[in-house]
Amino acid sequence: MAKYKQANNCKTCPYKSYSLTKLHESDVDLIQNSCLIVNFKKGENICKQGTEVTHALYLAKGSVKLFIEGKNKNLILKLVNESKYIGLQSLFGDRIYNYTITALEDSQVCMINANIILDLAKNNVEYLFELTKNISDATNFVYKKIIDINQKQLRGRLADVMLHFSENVFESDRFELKLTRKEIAEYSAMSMENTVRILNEYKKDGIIGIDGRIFTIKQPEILRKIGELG
Amino acid sequence: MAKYKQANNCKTCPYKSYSLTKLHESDVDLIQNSCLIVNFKKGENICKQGTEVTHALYLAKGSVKLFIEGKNKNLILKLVNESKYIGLQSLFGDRIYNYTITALEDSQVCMINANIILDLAKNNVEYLFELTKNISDATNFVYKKIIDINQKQLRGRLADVMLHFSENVFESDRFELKLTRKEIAEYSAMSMENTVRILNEYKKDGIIGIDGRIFTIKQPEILRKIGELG
DNA sequence: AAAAAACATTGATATAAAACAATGTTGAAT
DNA sequence: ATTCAACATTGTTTTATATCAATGTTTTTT
Repeated sequence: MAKYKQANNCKTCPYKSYSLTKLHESDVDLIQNSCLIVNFKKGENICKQGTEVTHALYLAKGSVKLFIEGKNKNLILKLVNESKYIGLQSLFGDRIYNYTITALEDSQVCMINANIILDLAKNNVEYLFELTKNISDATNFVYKKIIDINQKQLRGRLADVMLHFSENVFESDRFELKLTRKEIAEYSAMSMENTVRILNEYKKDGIIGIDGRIFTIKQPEILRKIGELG
Repeated sequence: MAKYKQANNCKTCPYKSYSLTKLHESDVDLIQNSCLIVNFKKGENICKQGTEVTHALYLAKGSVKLFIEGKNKNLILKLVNESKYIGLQSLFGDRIYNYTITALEDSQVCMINANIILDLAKNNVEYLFELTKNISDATNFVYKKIIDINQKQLRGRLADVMLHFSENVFESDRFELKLTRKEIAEYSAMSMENTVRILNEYKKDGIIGIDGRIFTIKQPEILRKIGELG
């Protein structure tokens, strides 16, 4: 799989989680001692749908996609960039991953023994509270996604997705998407061909700019309108 | 809206939540003193999408549907029967309901001031842990739903839904569904006409029995196969 | 540098599912 | 008891979207 090394200083790590501020120093040490920093190459699986949850996964550096594997096609639920936990809710639920996470670029993941995180959570309510907020937000995000898939049609969905990338994921009107057209399709729950078609439609209409995988949102208001109309 | 009364004994209440066993007696008193038992008539909204979360909602008696309101149609995410919290994750996230909950029959809901539950959770990690498990399970459930909508077609989806009612919601091969055909459609993410058509197809093929709103699962294995094939 | 593989594009065709329409049935209200 | 409204059913038509197909363009591999 990948090279790994022992974490050596979580307290001063520039990529550390906000939730660590809720822990005692000795608890951070506990995490640090259990924490393996694993390097994943682009395309490698960080966790696999259907397998047991043995570690909490914290994406220190890089970016990943989290997706559900179906029979014929996948559904990408979200992209996650550095300094975020990935897939927390699997820790508290049935302890089986119901999604796969794959690196979109070379990434560093801190893997912390699941029981250590659970023990800390059981003994530090502020810490658990942070994690719970995290999980709740993830749930709310999926609620938005499900209604998008169920209620909007292709153009509206893709408009929403492009806006979401720009405003929430990259926070810029110009961004490089580390996704193939097929993956944009899997994120938007549509076929690859239609994704290409509609993106180029938007380009022709001057709503977005496309240069390979670099996208520019030129008329966000129009995209927003398309998204609202469905 | 509805008649209400002050709760008078949560400790001996036959419908009480398992999570109460994690609390001290004095904390249960705190909940009890804040707890209003509200009677909702069939069809009444218990909470409304887009409004602020001011109370934790515990369904003591009755049954409800939890659904996302869209522009043209709704999507029912789940049915909940008595002795369950409804909509916990909204308490820890952005404190806005992103769904509406409506009574399917006359129901009793315990409404407890949200801040009291949050304070208890912040001071009792075992209690919070129970709530977090609850939220995680809800998230995992939505993951299954989203993949169903995205990947299966009508027949597979409806087969899954009927099995789910039988095995998870009512735990019987014969059950009375408190839903109109339109609501079954909203639960299965399809049109009402196709819901009727396919249900009657299954009936004609001897896979299920239909008598008004009473359904009998006659050949669960066949339903399961249809669901698996998608 | 050449070959192969993965990715992107565009048009034509097929199809699953929604929308429309018409009619029957049940249940609630007066 | 009668009327009205909500609910259920069935057939027909339309449409959004996937699938198929052909070709061009990058990347990666050797």
